[in-house]
Formats: sequence, structure tokens, C-alpha cells
Amino acid sequence: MIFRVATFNTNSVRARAPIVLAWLKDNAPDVLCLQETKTPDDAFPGEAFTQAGYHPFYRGEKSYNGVAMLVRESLRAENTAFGLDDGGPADETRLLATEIHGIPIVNTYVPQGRDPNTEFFRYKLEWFSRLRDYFERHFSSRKPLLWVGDFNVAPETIDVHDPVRLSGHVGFHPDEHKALATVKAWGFVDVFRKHVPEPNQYTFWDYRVRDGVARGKGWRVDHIWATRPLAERSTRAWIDIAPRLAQRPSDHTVLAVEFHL
DNA sequence: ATGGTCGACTCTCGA
Repeated sequence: MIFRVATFNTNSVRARAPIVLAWLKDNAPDVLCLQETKTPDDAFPGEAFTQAGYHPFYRGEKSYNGVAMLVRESLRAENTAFGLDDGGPADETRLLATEIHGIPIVNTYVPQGRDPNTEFFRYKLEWFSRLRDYFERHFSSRKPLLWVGDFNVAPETIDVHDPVRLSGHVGFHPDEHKALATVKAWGFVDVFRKHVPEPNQYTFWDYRVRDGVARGKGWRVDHIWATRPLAERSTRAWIDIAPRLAQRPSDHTVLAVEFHL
């Protein structure tokens, strides 16, 4: 069977619900992971997704953060949980974990970090360290596992439009690369890169950069990573730029991967 | 180019 997973930073799920619904209809994913829903739970537009045939799971707050998963109604999502459970800040609106077909899926909206000289940046680095411990505590890298979402880091030189100028900026800082690499070393494969080695593959363009998409001023900060036994089963991966070019564009695109299970 | 533009919500912040 084919298992199709996708991720999309909505920058407000209420503002972008039409984009999400259109993408569901056109692409029929089994799971769509959302970040930056920016919506308290009592205002989440769950009914629209239910009518489209998807069961919504979500945890949000006013104005900031927020994660959600839309799961095709014919599938069973088990063991759904929110947040890091290590006694530190749980950040329940940044991490949503569930299990589908026995495969754990962890959807994260990693702290953005703001600026390398701030406490927010140190918090981001620490968050990656806590997340590695979370994977170590709950899962095995010898079994199928998916880590999906807005990681807020472009991991390699090929993942930004100007690696020389951007080196040291938030999202492309050596300390972030090291922190993310430590999580990867636990046992993840970058599934998109496995299928698409070419440069100029971006999932985010800053609204503030004029004609950024046309001029190729992007970043690849959204990811779908899998442990080896699952990565071996991936068959294709692609970026769908449609949401970035829509009438009411998002700053991110959709990233999608297919597996044969 | 320390600019620029979004979204939520308040007259500003976070990305």
C-alpha cells in the first residue's frame, strides 16, 4: 500500500484553510502535518477538515505557534500526545506525536530562534537536544519513525540561496547545524534529499524579500525525516509550490513524501 | 540594503 505524508507551515490555519482544503482534495494524503496554526483550540476550523474526510488533531494558542495533524478518516491515529515530557517547558503547541499503521509520526514546530545573540536562540539549540532525548526515550532508530515539520533550520549549503552571506544568520548558523546534526545522528535520513539531490529546492521564502520566489531567494527549512527502515521504503518526494503562489500566499510550501508499506 | 511583508491583535510583535 502507498502511504503519503505531507507538511505545511500555514502561518494561520484560519487564513489558509482554503489552501489546505484544496491541497487535501488534489493530493489525497494520508496525513497532513501543520505548523503555525496560530489558533486557540476553541477556534480551530476542525469541521471544515472533517467534512473533507480528515480527522483533525490540534493544539494551539492565540497568535503564536500551534501544531495540527489531519488524518484520513479511514485511518486510525493512536497514542496521540502533545509536547516534550522531560519536565522542562512542554511546548505542547510545538510538538504533536501520534501513531498510524504502527508508525510513530512526530510533527514539530521548532522554535525559530529570532537572533543568535538572544536567549531565544539558546532555547532553540537546547530544544534540539531535548528532542534527541525525546526520540531516544520513546522510540528506536531501528524501527520505522517519521519526524516531520518546520525545523527552522536549512541543514546544508545547498539548502539556502546564498550560503556565504547567510552563514551565521538564524536558520543557517553553525550552532544550529551542529544541534540538528546531533538529532540526525540518532538515526534519521533526510527523505526529500534522498530523492531530490538538485539545488534550488526551497520550502520557504520570506515575504519581505521582493520577488523572492522569482529570484530564488528561498530556504529549505521544512523537512520529512525517517529512520532507516522506513526511509528504505520511500518512493518519491516533492515540494508543491502552489501554496506560495496562491491568491493569498503562504510563506511556506507543502512538502510531501510517499512510502510503500 | 538591519530594509522589506504578512497575520493576529492591538496600536506591536513574531516570523
